[in-house]
Amino acid sequence: MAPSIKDVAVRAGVSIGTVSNVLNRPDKVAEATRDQVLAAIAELGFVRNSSAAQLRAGTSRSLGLIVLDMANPFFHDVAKGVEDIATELGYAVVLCNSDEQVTREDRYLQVLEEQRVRGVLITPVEVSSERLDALRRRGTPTVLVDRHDPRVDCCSVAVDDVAGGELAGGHLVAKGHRRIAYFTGPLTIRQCADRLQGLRAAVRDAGLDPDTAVEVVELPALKARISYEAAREVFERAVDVTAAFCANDLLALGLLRAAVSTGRRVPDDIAIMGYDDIEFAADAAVPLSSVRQPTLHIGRSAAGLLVEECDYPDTHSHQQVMFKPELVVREST
Amino acid sequence: MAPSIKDVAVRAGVSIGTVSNVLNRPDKVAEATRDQVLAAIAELGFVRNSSAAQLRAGTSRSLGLIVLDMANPFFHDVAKGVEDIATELGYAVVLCNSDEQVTREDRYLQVLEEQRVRGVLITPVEVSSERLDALRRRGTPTVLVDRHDPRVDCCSVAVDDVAGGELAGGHLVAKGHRRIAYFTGPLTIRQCADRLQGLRAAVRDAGLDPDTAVEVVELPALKARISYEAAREVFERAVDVTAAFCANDLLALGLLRAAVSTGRRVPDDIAIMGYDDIEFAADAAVPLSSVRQPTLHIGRSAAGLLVEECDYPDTHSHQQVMFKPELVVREST
DNA sequence: TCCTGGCGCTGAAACGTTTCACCACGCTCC
DNA sequence: GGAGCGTGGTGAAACGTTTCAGCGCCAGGA
Repeated sequence: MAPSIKDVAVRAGVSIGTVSNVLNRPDKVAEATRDQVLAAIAELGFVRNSSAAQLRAGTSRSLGLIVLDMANPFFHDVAKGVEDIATELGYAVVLCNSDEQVTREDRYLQVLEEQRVRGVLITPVEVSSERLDALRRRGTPTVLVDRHDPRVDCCSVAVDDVAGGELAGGHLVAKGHRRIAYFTGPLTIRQCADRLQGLRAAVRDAGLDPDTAVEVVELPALKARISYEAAREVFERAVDVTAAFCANDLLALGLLRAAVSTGRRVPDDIAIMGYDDIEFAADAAVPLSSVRQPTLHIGRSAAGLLVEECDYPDTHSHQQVMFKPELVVREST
Repeated sequence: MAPSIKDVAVRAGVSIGTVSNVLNRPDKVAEATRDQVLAAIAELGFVRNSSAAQLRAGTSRSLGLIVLDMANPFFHDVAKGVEDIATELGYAVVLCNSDEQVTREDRYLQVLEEQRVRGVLITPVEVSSERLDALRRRGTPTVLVDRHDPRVDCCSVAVDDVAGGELAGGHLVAKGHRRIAYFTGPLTIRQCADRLQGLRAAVRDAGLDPDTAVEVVELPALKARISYEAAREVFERAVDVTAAFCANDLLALGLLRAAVSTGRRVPDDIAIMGYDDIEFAADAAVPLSSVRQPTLHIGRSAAGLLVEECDYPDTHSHQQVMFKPELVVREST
């Protein structure tokens, strides 16, 4: 068995309480004693048992973060932001990947609650989760990431997708485009629908009729392969669009590939805009214009709100933070 | 405070031990009693305190996984493989991202040891880590991922990079290329050096002189932007290479961008090969030939070895697993 | 001289589980 | 009808910490 605080106490010739003090409040212990204890710790290779510590303390200094998909750079950056702030404020982060499966999300929520994490940051797979509601009911602070639920009273951090669509649309219109294709995933996904709404608003603001100026190409998934195939088909039909706005950089990359493989010049024959500004957007064959979301800030902000709620539950009031995305213009437009 | 097993016992009118049995060995308790207890649990919203459970049990059913960089698809897939197998075998996984920083790695090792994880999977930042050695010395099983350390006796899972280089080189030579550029990161990185060694071996096997047939372009980092700039420079010098093998898909993408932007046709003017077969390789403007590493299998295999060592420490014997990479031919060669 | 207060340390209780020896009961079998 | 046994349940000990009341000691003020 691993040595316990007791073994250290015996070896250093002090009481258990003193060892604990050395560990947690070193300044409360006389220097000579402290050195003895530290020597004993080093000799025995003692490592504190955090289960015991947490059991006794009744509360932990850790937060749970459940993301939809760690492969997605968006969530990766959010996680980084969360970790930064949490570490800074003295909290540890337990990172979980629900992979968009409700069962996995539920399992992780259960584990986190059993571990008595202090709070949870989550992008839920579905709009409402019984387990999540229960967790909240039992008093664990919760922050929604990239979501907002008007039903429940809690903090949330999201990005304004309508504004993002407007940004992209405004840019394309300003470049003189009058017929714009919108490549998108299922419009049941809020983000896809919001960005379309923004695009239409921008077109309308320019005095055009959204119904004729915007051609929606709805695809079954946000994958490059799918937009590649769809784009070739659209090109066949010799449509008169001069620009395409994609709900996602992956779709844009697929579109770019279709353009290159059919000999179209970008942006002269067709301008292409993506969304998310993933790492590869800047390094694509033709560097991609895109809409950047402040992912790091989302994570930092969410973690900040959660820690505030954990540390000062009395003075805390719930907030719905909404970030504005940013236009990134490169060679593809 | 959250309700404890004791509150449940009182409410259900049974003893504490019985509640514990319902939780851990439901078949050992009569159905009527079990139902009463379950009802009490539901009414009180009881959630087991895993700190207490683990403290008493003395050991946990969880593994630690420390990766270098979660943004890297390689590690993301490895993590997925680890999670799959661990879950299947009844272990939970604590995911940690060292971000290539020794201090972060050390901190996570400390936390994992305090949590008394059963075993650790790690890709260490540096070849030797005092903290890691100490962990092993104290009896925590350890598996090295994508590394091998001849100094210490433990399991490891890696990929044969020399074989990968040979695969790529052999393919390019077979396509008739006689002058091949090797775009690489610092050759102090073992993977980069091994792949070069494989490339040279393939060239030699084809009866060519590696010193004249292979032109090494060593770059300071494995980033697309850097290879883009380097490639433009190389193109300026009107070098006679007809193919380029890149130590990394990112470098290959940068090279592809340089080719496209200078009007070169791929693969007719220059053939390009990457390494890693990241998701974007298949969807690049010209789909990229690459060398695929069996990432999922690496994770699964590593987790399998670790769990075996944890569950059967007596019969377990350490193994060094070496996977072979696989050639993926697409349009860029 | 006595009192006060601060410092440094001790010892024991408490946190919420799991486990295990033990008990009560009813049944079967000679 | 008693021995033996299986079933279902009890109660207390133990896990390794943290915390806190309290104790002995010494310095300084009255």
